[in-house]
Amino acid sequence: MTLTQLKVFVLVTRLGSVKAAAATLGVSEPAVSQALAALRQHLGDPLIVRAGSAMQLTAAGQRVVGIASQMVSLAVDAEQAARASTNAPELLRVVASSSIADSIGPTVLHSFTTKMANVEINLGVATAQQMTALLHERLADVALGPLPLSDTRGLTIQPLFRWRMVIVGEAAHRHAQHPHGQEIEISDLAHEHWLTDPSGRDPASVVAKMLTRLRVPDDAISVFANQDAALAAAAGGDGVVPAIEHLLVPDLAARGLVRLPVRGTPVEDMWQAMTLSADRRSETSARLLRFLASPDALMEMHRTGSGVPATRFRPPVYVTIWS
Amino acid sequence: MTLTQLKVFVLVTRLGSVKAAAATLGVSEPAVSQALAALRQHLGDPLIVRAGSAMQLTAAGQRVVGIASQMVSLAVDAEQAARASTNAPELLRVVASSSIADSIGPTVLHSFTTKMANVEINLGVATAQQMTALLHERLADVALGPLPLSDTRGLTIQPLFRWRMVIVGEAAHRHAQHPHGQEIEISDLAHEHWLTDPSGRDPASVVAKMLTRLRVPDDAISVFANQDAALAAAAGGDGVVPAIEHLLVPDLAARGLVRLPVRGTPVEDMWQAMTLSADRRSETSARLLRFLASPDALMEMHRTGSGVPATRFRPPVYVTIWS
DNA sequence: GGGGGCCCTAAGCAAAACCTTAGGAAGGGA
DNA sequence: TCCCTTCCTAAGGTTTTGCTTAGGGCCCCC
Repeated sequence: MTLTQLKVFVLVTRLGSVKAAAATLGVSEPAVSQALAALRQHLGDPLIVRAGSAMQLTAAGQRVVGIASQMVSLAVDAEQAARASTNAPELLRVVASSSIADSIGPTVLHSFTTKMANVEINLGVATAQQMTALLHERLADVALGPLPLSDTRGLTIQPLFRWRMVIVGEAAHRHAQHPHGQEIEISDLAHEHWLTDPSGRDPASVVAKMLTRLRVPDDAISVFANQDAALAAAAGGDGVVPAIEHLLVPDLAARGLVRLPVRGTPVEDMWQAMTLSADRRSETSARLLRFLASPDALMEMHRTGSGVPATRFRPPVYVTIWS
Repeated sequence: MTLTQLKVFVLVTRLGSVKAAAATLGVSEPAVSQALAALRQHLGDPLIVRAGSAMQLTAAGQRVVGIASQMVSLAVDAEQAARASTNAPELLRVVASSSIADSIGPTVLHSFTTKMANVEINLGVATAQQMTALLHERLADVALGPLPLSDTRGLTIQPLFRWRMVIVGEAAHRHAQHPHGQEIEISDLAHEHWLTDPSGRDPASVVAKMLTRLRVPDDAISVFANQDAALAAAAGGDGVVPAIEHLLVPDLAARGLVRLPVRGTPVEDMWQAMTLSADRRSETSARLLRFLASPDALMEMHRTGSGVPATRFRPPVYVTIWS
């Protein structure tokens, strides 16, 4: 019985799927399955079994998962306690949607570290569903992204940033030629090829909701490492991109791109900042949330054009920022 | 950070020594030292340092040890929870002094398993100091042995068995020749060679206390695997043995041994049964203590001459008994 | 100032953990 | 019924644990 195995079990339980747990941990699916198998053998019980499309805890599984969750949480406490006692920087683990991690995330978090002495921030990427699981299991302290579709009980959610989604294509795009002031229907784009950053795969994101509504088939969607890469591909005529308006104001034309005049766009959306409920989060997490709601932070997020470029380590870890 | 490392750290802290922790875990001293080194490096703090003859927790160590203790305890809970939910026998981990583990322990514990369905008992050997540490860290459920010298706060202690220590030597021993009714002084035996079972090394035992009072040097004490082996050596004229009176009633003479007429013997002593305080022990532990206080159990212990022979696995584990 | 006890590191080894890719089994849905 | 998703096992690799014996350093105490 190792802490890794317990963490795996807890995540599988919360996410309801081996596959999702593997994605969250950034490992292959058999790696998770095997850790689970080892724990099952050690405890002499299947713990969690398939029940139709979902997974269901056995009697033993129900008892063990609570204990395992506590142990994972205590492991985090131990590391934080050691850091706190040695004047090492406190570690704040932030997860964000791919869009945020590539745009406003690094900048605004770096700004926070300059205001707070002795804090180290670890920024990772996750979907909305993963965010809720990571927060609950204390594997992340703060999450930044769209409002999750799943149950948000036990979480504190605060508005982070209001942004507008626009549709962008190459300047030579046929839909870019419409007479001035005349809009096209979104349904006209249902058979386009769509290029997105990984957030487009997160069912909770506005982009994914739109693609689902348009019934765009999977093979007509290409996922790029970040929005910049998707825009570069669009400039080459590979398709259209759902993009964040304020990020491309400066150099849309210079890249051979135009905003397509789609009716209903820009689409307004709000990104959220999330932590555990007030009594179960750390003081520093609370402080980050307060900072994110401040005018300084808001200005910073609007000003952002080119954040610190995110270096991809193993997912979900992007980049470490420290003060 | 592994559970093994945390267990090591907790035991070193409670026992105040790397060496004692190694003995308790039944591994070499470098094994413990290395586990500690790994944890130290991982947490970036020495955690516990030598301060003269004792060891002292650092600030980080103080914070971490409490968390580590909880984690070790929860790991035990997880295993028990899994067992309970699968109708697997509940595991009761009993530690006892070497004398008890070799004599009344196996018999009386086996008797308990026949009365309680679905219980598995694991019997190990430990010194009194180790017993208190193992109970507190929930690495043992019940301890049987002499009254510990160390702090017993947080423990429930109940009389187990009143026994009498006698001194035995070969029939041809010079002190065996005294006229009938005439006693010899214990101090006359200060320069004898003493043969004991491992309990003789436990400072809390009556035997060790006596040897200390007599100032018997270490090299005049031979420790045997069990009392039977010590008696066999004594029959060969190798020395004298502090022995448990009621165990040798049947065949003292047949083995060429006699009880030496030492003034003040037999020495009365009481073995104790110990658990965590009532609200922190398992129901089965409490039930075992009640059984041990019952007339049935008392009779069993007096009747015992040849218990189930203890097979030595790796210390402190002797033998497993199940129902 | 020399022993001796205690802790630590070094070196070497076996076992377990942990990861991957490849492919088989079981269930739900078109 | 077939397909597709999801989970599992198999095989093979590297890394980490965890243990041993051997030996060096430090501190207390005689």
